[in-house]
Amino acid sequence: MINGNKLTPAEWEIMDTVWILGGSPSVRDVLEHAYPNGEKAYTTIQTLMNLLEKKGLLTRKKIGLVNFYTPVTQREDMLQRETEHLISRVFRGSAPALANFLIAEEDLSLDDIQHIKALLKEKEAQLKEK
Amino acid sequence: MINGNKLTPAEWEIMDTVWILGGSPSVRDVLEHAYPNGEKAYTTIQTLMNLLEKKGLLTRKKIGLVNFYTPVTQREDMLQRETEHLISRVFRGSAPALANFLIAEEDLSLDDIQHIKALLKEKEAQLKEK
DNA sequence: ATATCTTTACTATAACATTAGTAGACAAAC
DNA sequence: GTTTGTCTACTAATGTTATAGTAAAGATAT
Repeated sequence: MINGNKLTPAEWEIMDTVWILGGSPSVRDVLEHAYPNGEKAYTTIQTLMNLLEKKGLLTRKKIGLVNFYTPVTQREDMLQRETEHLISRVFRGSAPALANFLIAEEDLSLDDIQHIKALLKEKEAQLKEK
Repeated sequence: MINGNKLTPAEWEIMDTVWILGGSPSVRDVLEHAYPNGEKAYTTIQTLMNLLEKKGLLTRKKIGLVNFYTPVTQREDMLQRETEHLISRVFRGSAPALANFLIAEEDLSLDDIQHIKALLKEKEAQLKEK
C-alpha cells in the first residue's frame, strides 16, 4: 500500500528528520540528529522506523549489519496531505477559508505580505491564461 | 485549566457540532446532528462530552434530568490553535511558508485571489500605520 | 402504580501510539 | 581470541483515544 495512513506526531518527527538529513539515514543518524541529548532510546527510534517501513513511508536496505532507510515520498506530498487534512477537518473543506484566516490572524511581516502578493499575481496570471 | 489540551479527532467532531448547533446542546442534540444514522452510540458521545468538560472546553448545566453543554471557547480560538499546530509541526514554525504553500498548491479561484488580495491590502495598511 | 423510555454516572474493553528492554549476531579493539 | 560495543529482531509495558455496556434514577404513558 502506498498509503492511507496518517502520520502520528512521533512518526512525523522521524520522517521530517529523514527528509532533513536527505539520502538514506540509519537509525543512529536519525537518533543523533533529532534527539541529540538522548531524549529517546535508540530502540524507540528503531521501532518507529520499522513501523514506518511497514506503513510504506520508508524503504529499508541492509548494508552489512546496518539498515538504511529511504523515504518513499517527498516532504511536499506530506505538506499537501497534512494541509488538506486541516482544511477538511477544521475549515470545513475550504482552502480559501484557511488562507483568509492565516492572513487575518497570523503575524505576517510586510515582507511576507509582499512575497505573498507576488505569488498571487503569478497564480492569477496562470489562471487567466487558461 | 483553560487549556493546553489538543483536541483529538473525535473530540473535534463533538466540539464542531456544538459550535454549529449554537447555544447549549444536550448529548442527544449532538448525537442526532453529528451521527443521524446511529454511527456512534449515545453513551460514546456522552463520555466524550463529559471528557470535554473535564478538559475545560465545555461547561455543563443540569436542568431537570438532562445535562446541557456550553462551549467555553469560540470556534475561532480553535482554528487558531489547530492552524498554529500545523505550522509548528509541518511548516517548521513559519506561517508564511504555509501561506506560500496554500497559494502555490491548493486550488484557488480568481475570486478567492481577489478576496485574499483585498485582505492583504488591509493588513498592509494596518501594519504601516503603527 | 406498573411498564417503558430516557438519561446519568460509572465502568469496561479494544484499538492504537509510545517507549524501551532483552537476546543474539557481528565487528573492532586490545 | 576474548572483551566491548553496536546493531537487529523481537517482545513487552505503558499511555492514550475511542467506543460502548450496565445499573439506577427519574419521567411518561397506560
